[in-house]
Amino acid sequence: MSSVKIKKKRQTLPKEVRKEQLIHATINCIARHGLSAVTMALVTQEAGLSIGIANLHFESKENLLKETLFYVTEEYNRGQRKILESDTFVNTAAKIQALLDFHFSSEVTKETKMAVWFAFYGEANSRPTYQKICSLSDTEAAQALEQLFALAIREGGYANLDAGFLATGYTALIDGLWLNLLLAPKQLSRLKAKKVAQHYLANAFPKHIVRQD
Amino acid sequence: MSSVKIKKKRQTLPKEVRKEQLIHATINCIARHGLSAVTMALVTQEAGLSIGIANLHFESKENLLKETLFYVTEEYNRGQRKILESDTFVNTAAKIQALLDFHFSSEVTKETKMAVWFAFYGEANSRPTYQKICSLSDTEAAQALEQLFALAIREGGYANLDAGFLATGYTALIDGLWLNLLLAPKQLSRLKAKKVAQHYLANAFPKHIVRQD
DNA sequence: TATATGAGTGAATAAATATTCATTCACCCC
DNA sequence: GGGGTGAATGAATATTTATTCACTCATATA
Repeated sequence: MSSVKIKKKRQTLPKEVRKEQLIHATINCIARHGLSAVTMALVTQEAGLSIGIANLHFESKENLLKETLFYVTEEYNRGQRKILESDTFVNTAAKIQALLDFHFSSEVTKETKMAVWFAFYGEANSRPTYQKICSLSDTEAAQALEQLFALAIREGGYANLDAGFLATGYTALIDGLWLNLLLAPKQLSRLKAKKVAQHYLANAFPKHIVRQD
Repeated sequence: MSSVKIKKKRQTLPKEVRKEQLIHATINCIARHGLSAVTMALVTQEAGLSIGIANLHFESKENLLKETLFYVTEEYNRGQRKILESDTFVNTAAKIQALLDFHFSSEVTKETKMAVWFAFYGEANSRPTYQKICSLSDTEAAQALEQLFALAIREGGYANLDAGFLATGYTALIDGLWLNLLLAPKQLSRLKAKKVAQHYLANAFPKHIVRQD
């Protein structure tokens, strides 16, 4: 085996570009090696840069990880918010359906993304910094989801349904399905997971969402 | 502050007792500090023993963590299996209800236990050893749950219901509710979580399970 | 009570890894 | 082309942490 070390020419790029590049490298490292096996050497190597650069741009490893979590969280929230706040859908049913499509889109259910999610969730309980980043966005989203469900309940005249209750259930269901997709993708496909969630919604809002078997 | 170091008398105990003691200390450390911040010093200190003892009984840190995961997993599985395999329930409905009660019992939803769960889940994707321990038990349980649901479907003559489908949904739902209980216990109580799950079952098996509002 | 056994200890060591910073050099401006 | 700026490098250093093992001593047995 001939391992010739090819010396890349050094390149100067704006701080923002480098930071994003390093965040992507961190995401990949977490997905491949797990959060507790991530080292600065691993991340910078994955980015094809030198060992010192992560501290140059992020000051510390702790900070790099924090910003990585924030990046992934924000990306997800932007996507969800865009749907929840949009008023271009023909009706409530279309909006709910769009949300479901988003939750099981290939972008959101990409293995690396989900791996980062759950890596940080696993640590969030004992790390106030992580917990804050996670829960802040969750609360906001839960509220908006509840409003949407409340609207559907009024429209459909569904009796005995509590919007907050349903929102909690739906959120928990998709979290659990994502976890299952991550840990046992062989046993649960993205399509089947989506059907399970759709079934939940169809049960709650039969006039809005149809079961799709 | 007077910090007097009280030297405990050294005690000799059987290997099995010490191992269990160390596993409990590990569980506490994971819950309090997170998996990636667990050190041998922390664990042995938590157990009130000397630094060298963990390697004496477990050979390596890796092994200690593996056995801790196995311990927690087995404890849970024993409880669930006991219900699923029992034939002392008056009917299918009672068995399903017992399962639900178990899943939201204070024993299962204890914060330390759930913290350990999700800490390992977060790493399982990149650690075949963890993944094996987790998925082995999951598969077994899923099968048994599916059988139970299939029985309920036959009994109730519920049309258009797929047992595997429902079992996947129920499992995902309780996983998601647990995660929510762990990360935001202020916003979701154990009781409310249980109601959400009960609602799911009542929807699927109306003749067996009643909604409890 | 004497002796043997092996569990327990913790200082010392080895290994892993975050961080620093003197130096290099790419890029821009004049 | 020359010079200034600051991004990038990576060897060196500091720190953290797993592991070792020579020694101690509790307990069982004769």
